[in-house]
Amino acid sequence: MTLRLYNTMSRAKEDFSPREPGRVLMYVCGPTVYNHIHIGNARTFLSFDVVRRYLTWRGFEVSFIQNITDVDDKIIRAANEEGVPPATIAARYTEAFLEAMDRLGILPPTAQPRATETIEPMISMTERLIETGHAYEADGSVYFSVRSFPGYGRLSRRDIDEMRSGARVEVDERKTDPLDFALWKAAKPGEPHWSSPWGEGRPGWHLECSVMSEMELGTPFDIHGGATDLIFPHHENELAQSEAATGRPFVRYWMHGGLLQINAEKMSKSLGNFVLLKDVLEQHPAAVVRLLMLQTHYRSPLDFSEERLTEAASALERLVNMVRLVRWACVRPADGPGAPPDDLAALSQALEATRGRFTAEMDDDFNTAGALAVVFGLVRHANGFLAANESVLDAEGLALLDALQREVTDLLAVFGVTLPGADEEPLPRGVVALAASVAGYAGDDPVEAVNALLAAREEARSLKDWTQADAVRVGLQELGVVIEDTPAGARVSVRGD
RNA sequence: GGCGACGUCGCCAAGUGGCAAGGCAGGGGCCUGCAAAGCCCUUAUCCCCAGUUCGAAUCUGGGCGUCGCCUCCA
Repeated sequence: MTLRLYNTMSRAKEDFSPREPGRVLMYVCGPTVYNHIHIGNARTFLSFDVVRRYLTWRGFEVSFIQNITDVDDKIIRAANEEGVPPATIAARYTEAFLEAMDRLGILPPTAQPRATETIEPMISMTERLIETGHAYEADGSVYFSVRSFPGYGRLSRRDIDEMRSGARVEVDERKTDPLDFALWKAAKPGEPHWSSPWGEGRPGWHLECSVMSEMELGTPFDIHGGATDLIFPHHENELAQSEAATGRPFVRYWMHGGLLQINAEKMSKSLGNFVLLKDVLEQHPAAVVRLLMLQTHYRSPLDFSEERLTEAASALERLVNMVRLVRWACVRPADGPGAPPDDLAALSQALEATRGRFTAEMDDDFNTAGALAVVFGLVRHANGFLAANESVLDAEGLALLDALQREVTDLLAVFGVTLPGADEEPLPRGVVALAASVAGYAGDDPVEAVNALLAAREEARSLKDWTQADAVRVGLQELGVVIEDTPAGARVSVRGD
């Protein structure tokens, strides 16, 4: 099977073959640390986290590089507004970013260079570009000459001449051509600055990605990722800089994720409709956020809302419940006569087919929504098998169910989705007091307390004392512990939220 | 004005030529003392029109609608 991915450069799905067999070199543009990241940013990082996880799962060794832009106009502006040094802003939001990524379950990059730690190589690349006639100095700033690079506009499919007429390009008389962009900016008073051959200044935004990717990965590297709003001008400019400086192709596959929207509009600071990732994670587990986002293909726009989070939470419950049901079934003695051979064979076959179908979906340009559907299909099959055969299972049936539960867990791990409650959550302390008042329990152990409560409820039920039986269940429910009656007796589980 | 994307069940959404995945919500049934969970059944010919084709949600043309980029943006 071949992995295919959509390449923005060709606007088509292409067979993927990395520069070096078995190894994938990828670079994803990171954040500018001037504020907490919002969920739109998070979506992009999540999409590429899954790309990276899937490639790894598929057997590639993945080098994953992501920059952190910690010197920039927006940081300086935020610093001025707060009256603190830009470095303070950058440090604060760098830390917040790393923490948020960790909480979302994003795997750390192989390397995560900061712009401020890459100044020297950026100066070197600028010098190279001046030497080769692609850049020029003016008033202590250095600009890239767009006209010097014949392929300019290829990625974003723009025509330089058409752009000049309609576009609102920043007027700057120091530029030879309005479309030229800054490689190096002369420092204004009070701004962060570094020494350079052109005086004190700081790097332009586009430069760091060109420099870091070349340093860490070489050229051409395999996958360059970002959201669609970076295609122009950011990636177009990176491409021009890098190829002009190295004389070599820059990137083999350009991948761009769709934008997240709120109420069918782009999320943006100016519209005031942005939602911070950290605030969402206060309300919902990472798995819910991941499930929500992965139910939509990464290139499609995704409309975000509280309702959709709730729906995703329900979907996650379905996954969690399946694992719990299987776990409950597996702790019972395997002494039944066994499930019908046809049922066993069908389930076994479904299990075997799942991985191939999952892989086929993911191989098709990372179709996480299709792959998720495969997983849900297997879950339904397993639930059906269990519902029909729970009371007759033997060792073979239980082994199959266990294998199935493991497969679901493994496949979800490719999405970075771990099931809360797949491992026993601790019982709340309140059960002890409840057991003391309702079941006459005198000890101090939550597990014993719950057992005492269940025993008391069983006794009440056998006497058809429904009031007493329900008192136990309602009491536990208020503590977040749910009782479910199964063929093997009552079970409890701790439900989050 | 230029470039581009999208329009599939109540909501979300996969699906680029061959009988329309999946999730959420709703209805009916089974199970249950009640419940929870689960299972079964149940709701679409794919914005409209016209073409190409044996056959189209999938290709072409036109129309309507929504959104994005063209300026910092994930």
